[in-house]
Amino acid sequence: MTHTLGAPAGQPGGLRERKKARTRAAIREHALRLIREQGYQATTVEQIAAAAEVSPSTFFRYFPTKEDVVLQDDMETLMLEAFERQPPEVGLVAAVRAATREMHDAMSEALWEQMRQTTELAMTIPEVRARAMDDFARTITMMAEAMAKRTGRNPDDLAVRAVAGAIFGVVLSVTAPWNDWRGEHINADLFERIDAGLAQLENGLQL
Amino acid sequence: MTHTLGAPAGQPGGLRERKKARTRAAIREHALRLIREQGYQATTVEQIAAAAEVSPSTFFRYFPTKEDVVLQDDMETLMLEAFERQPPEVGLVAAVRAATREMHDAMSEALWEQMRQTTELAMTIPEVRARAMDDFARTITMMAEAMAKRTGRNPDDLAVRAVAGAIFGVVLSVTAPWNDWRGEHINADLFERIDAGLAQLENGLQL
DNA sequence: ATCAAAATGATAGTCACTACCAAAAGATAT
DNA sequence: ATATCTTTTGGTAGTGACTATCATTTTGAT
Repeated sequence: MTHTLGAPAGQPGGLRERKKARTRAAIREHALRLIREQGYQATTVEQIAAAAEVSPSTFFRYFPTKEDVVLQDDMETLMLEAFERQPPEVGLVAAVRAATREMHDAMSEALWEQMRQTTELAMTIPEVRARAMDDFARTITMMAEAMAKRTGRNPDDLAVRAVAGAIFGVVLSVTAPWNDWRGEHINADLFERIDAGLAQLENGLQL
Repeated sequence: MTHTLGAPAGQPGGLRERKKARTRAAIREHALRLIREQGYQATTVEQIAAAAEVSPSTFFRYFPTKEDVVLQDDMETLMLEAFERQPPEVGLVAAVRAATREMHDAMSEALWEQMRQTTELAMTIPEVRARAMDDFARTITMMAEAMAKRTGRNPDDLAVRAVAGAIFGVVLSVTAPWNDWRGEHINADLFERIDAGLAQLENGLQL
């Protein structure tokens, strides 16, 4: 019973894993390029698959829907962890604010920039935006749970949910380029906007 | 130059308009029934059209997408008007709260009940939910504009957007049945939940 | 009855996505 | 190296939402 250990399951560099990662990256890159060049609707899955030199079948094995190629996930997990790392005496909104700053500081400039671009793209394409909003909203629930734990309340507690919802709404409102919101604005630093919005919420939305 | 006035364009009861309204209602009713019975995915547009005794073509003339059959709109216009009707000295959140109450009081019990059911349905079906979220979010912008006018600020003002966003988030968080949120909760009055959430926001989210 | 406009139905086609199977390639044991 | 097993891939066929288009019917006004 020699334990082989050659190429287990997880991350290690089995040739298979490396190839899969490369394929996934290739598909995404070509997809984003084509979408930039021609627009989302005009770009078919067939085109993307052809550009990445895989079959359409393979495309759908890597990305369950065409939307998913644009959507980035993670973030929420990191955010959650950063939130739970905050000292317990600080308020809920303040804790989120601090967690956001931590993430921002930890991210390389390039990574942040890339995230900004992906976000902008996702918010611009209606179908993708709808999905993104839904995903985004689901993180409210997770945040609400973290907040409930933090304050010793029930996760179903309406008050907790309301706070999580308000934070979500503020972040969304300063992030999303719904109608106009052109040029200078969109180039203004995303982090600054989020931070300012949360600060305002923290201070009771005086207006 | 006899002004005919027989059947102008708008709402009046031209026979044509009435028939269209009936067709529209028939399609929606049969659609909702079938969806209740079989689920959203399992219900095809062809089935709905057949049940309503129209062609698939006609279905798409009345509802641009399958999702739209479930989505109710309006509301936002009424909400906007109610908001603008509030006296100027009251705060933004308080004004929204009052406007909500006005709408609730003006609506018949049956209508409110129907809205609640539609909302629940829309929030339960992933595809529809995503669309609903997006539509809902778009009303933030309109609310933000109304708020900007009210406070004499620029509609692009981040502070105004943040307030609108927070309100949106709170309403959403007490409305949407993302994960559990079963039985008793969902039957608890929707209006009460919204009002409570807004009250909390008004008081600075103390927690 | 007659005519113009509007509504409908039917047809053909595109595209996202699913189910399925057979071939190719990577990994493992002898 | 060879045989074997598993994973990944490509191909084929099909479903269903949605678009474009055109001929036919229905409705409103004269």
